[in-house]
Amino acid sequence: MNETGSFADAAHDHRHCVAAAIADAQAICAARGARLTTLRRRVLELVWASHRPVGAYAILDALGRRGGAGAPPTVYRALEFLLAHGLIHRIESLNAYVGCSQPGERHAGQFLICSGCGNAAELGGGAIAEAVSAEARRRGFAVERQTVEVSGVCATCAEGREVRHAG
Amino acid sequence: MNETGSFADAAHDHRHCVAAAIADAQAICAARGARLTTLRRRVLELVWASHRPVGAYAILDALGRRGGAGAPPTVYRALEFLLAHGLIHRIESLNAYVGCSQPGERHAGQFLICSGCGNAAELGGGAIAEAVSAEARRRGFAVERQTVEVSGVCATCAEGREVRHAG
DNA sequence: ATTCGTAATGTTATAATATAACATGACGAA
DNA sequence: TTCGTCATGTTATATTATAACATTACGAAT
Repeated sequence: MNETGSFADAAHDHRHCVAAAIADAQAICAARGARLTTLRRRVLELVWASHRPVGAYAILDALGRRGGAGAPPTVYRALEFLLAHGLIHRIESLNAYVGCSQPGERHAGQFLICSGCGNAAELGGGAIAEAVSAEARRRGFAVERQTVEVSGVCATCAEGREVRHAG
Repeated sequence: MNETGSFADAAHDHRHCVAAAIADAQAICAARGARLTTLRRRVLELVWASHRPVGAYAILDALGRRGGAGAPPTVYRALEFLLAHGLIHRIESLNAYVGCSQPGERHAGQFLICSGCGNAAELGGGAIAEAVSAEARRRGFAVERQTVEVSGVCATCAEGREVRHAG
C-alpha cells in the first residue's frame, strides 16, 4: 500500500511505490478472479512510473509502439480494466491516469495536482466527500461518482526547490 | 442572474435564463471594457441553449458550419473568452461547456450532473470549497483552481419522471 | 474622415485523445 | 482435446483541441 495524501518527495524510493502497487494489484485480482495479465501489469507499472498523471499515448509509446505493443485500443483496454478494479484513477482535467494509492475498493479519487512538479497526491480523507454528499443530499441528488481535482503548487515547489518532473 | 444550486425543472421559462445570462454578460463586459462581440454572444447563447453541458463541436454545428460560421478555432476562441470572463464553465469530465449561474467573478465551478436529464446544476455554497481548502492547507498546498464534478441522478429523474433532454 | 495599431475572426492544417468493428490468439473448464 | 470465453491484435475513424498564418473590423488619435 502506498502513502496517501502527501506529495512524493524527490528522495523517496520510488521502486517501493511500484512494487507495492503491483503486489496490491496481484492480491486484489487474485481475490476476485480477475486476470492481471502481462500487458495489464506492464501498463500498471508504466502508470506508476512516477507520481505524475500519464497520458494514454505516453503509455503506448513507453510500451514500445513498434515491436512490442499494439495500437491505442491495447492501452485503453488495459486502462479500462485497471480503472474498473480501482487500481488507477483518471484525472479528467488532464486526460491522464495515475496510480491509486488505496486500491481495492472503487472510490472517489480526490487529487491535489502540483503545477510545479506535476505530481498528483491522492486525498484519502472523507471530509471533502462528506461535504459533497451533504450538498447533494440537500438537493435530493443521488451521487454516483465524484471528481475532485485541485490544481496549485505543493509545499516543496513553493519553497523554490525546483523538483520538476521528479519521479 | 440565474438560480444556483437546483436543477432546472422542465416547466421553467428557459428564455428567462438566456436573457438573464446575456444581460449579465453585457453588463460585465461593459464594466471591464471587454468586447462581447456578435460571435461571442451567439456562442454564449448556444451554451445557454439548455442547462446541459454542450460540446464545442455541437456549438460549431449550431452556428451553421456551412454558410455562417467558421472552423473549430472560431468556437474555441469564443469559449476561451467566455471562460476568461467567468461567463461559462468547462466540465472536464464531459469535455463540454455550460453557462455560469454566478458570472462576474472567476470562481471554482462545482457541479451536480444528472445522468438522467443531462442537466448540470452549479453549486454556489462555500462548504465544499472550504473542505477542499482545509485539506490543501494541511498539506501546505496553495490552491489555484478547483474542479468538483459530481455525477448521479437528480431528484426529478429519480422520481421516474423522465425529463431527458429537458431544456 | 483618415490612418494606424490592435484585437477579432477566418482559414488551413494537424495534433492529441478515444472508440468502433472485426480478426486472431490464449487460456481455462468440462 | 475441444470448446467457449476472455484478451489482444488490427484497421479505420471519431472526437476534441491547437498551431500558424492571413484577413478583417474596430476604436483611438490625429
